[in-house]
Amino acid sequence: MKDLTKRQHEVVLFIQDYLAHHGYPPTIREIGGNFGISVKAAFDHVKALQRKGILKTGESRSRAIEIIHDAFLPKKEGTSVPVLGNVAAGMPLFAEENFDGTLTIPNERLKRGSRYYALQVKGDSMIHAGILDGDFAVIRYHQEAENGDIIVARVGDEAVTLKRFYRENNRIRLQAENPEFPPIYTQDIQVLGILQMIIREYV
Amino acid sequence: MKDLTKRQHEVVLFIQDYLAHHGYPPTIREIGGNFGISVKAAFDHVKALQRKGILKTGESRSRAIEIIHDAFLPKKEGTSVPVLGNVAAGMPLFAEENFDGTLTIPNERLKRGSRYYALQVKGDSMIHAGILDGDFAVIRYHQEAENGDIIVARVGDEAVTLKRFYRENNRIRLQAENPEFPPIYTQDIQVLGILQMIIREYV
DNA sequence: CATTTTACGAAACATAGGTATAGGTATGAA
DNA sequence: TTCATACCTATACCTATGTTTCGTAAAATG
Repeated sequence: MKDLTKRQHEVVLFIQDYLAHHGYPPTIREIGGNFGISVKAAFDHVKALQRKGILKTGESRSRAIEIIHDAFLPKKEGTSVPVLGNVAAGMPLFAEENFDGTLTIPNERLKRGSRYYALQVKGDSMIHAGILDGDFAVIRYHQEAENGDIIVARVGDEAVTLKRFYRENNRIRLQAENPEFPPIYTQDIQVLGILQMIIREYV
Repeated sequence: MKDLTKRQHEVVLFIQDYLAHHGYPPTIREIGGNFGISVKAAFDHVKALQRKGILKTGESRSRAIEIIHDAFLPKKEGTSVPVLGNVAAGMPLFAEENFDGTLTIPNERLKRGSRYYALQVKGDSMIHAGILDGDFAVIRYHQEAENGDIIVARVGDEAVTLKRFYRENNRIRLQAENPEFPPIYTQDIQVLGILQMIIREYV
């Protein structure tokens, strides 16, 4: 982003502060009042900040200042996703019994409208992709995968597994990231989601 | 609180939703428009919600609806930690310029009273510990380390680095998790924190 | 050195949007 | 039955607030 001038920075800080205290943004006049400057001066600052991509204002809408630049956005809360057992133990998944607490995810990164869940990884089959035993895998529920995606899939009737997905001529290859685990070739799979995030905790 | 009617509840939900999407509250007319009712009808609902202690509105101030009742306030389940540049680029760290946004962390896992920050990992030196280039490392600020901890340290005057910590007879060994990187032996280090969590995002 | 950007003021303009008046129906309690 | 509240329409009022016009002056930029 273009750099802000001192004054412009002060204005953003005021807007943030006002927002935090009131739950809604200030008017142009309130901004001006705060700095003891004219309406026009305040208006100019807001427009400048808008040009620089910090704010967005509704055209002719009152009190419609929206901070859009990440660095000035208020800290957002997280979204809770259910932890549904683990991959490897396989089995029910999505069954109620299989509920294992929740995990809060920074929701800046999550797409609205998608369903997410988490699984705890068991085993070393993805170790070369930096996915270790015990890691939490945050999965976006989705039925289709593209080559190279790391996905959660049900293979046949039993196992639920986390592998890299490749569609080949007339079969699907599920590739582990560990030479000790041979690829699985199959047609009978159901994609249960795509890996979005890995969260690992150290003691 | 007095119970809300179905309609009133819908109105609060709409206001919450609007707020989440725009960063500022709706006008009375926008509320009315959403439900296909008249301005006055919407106005009445807002006033009713105000009487019941859910909202507060500025007298004659446009778009000045503030949700004040706890149950309808957005709940924050995460803690924001600042992302302070990356490990490898090294350098100031903790300097203001070095601010790179925030990351929200599930606060179930964080100890109260500790200070946390995050760094983005650069390079492959910890690849065998499942820490990849680009991962976010959440660090608990702490000045002492124990053998085997993965820590952030400043070595000498320059480099800030993420390594495994071992105290040996009369020196300290900072061990990478990649055979291509030889261990660093030194006495002149400052521990800047202990790795608590790794967060990796896929696309 | 010319030009653009920043920073500000006074006043006027246009309208978005809070508020009020004057109604209506429906429900449930006193 | 009467009163209160929820819920609604339609129209009007009025002022808070975004925007523009016409200026000045300094600082940054090329």
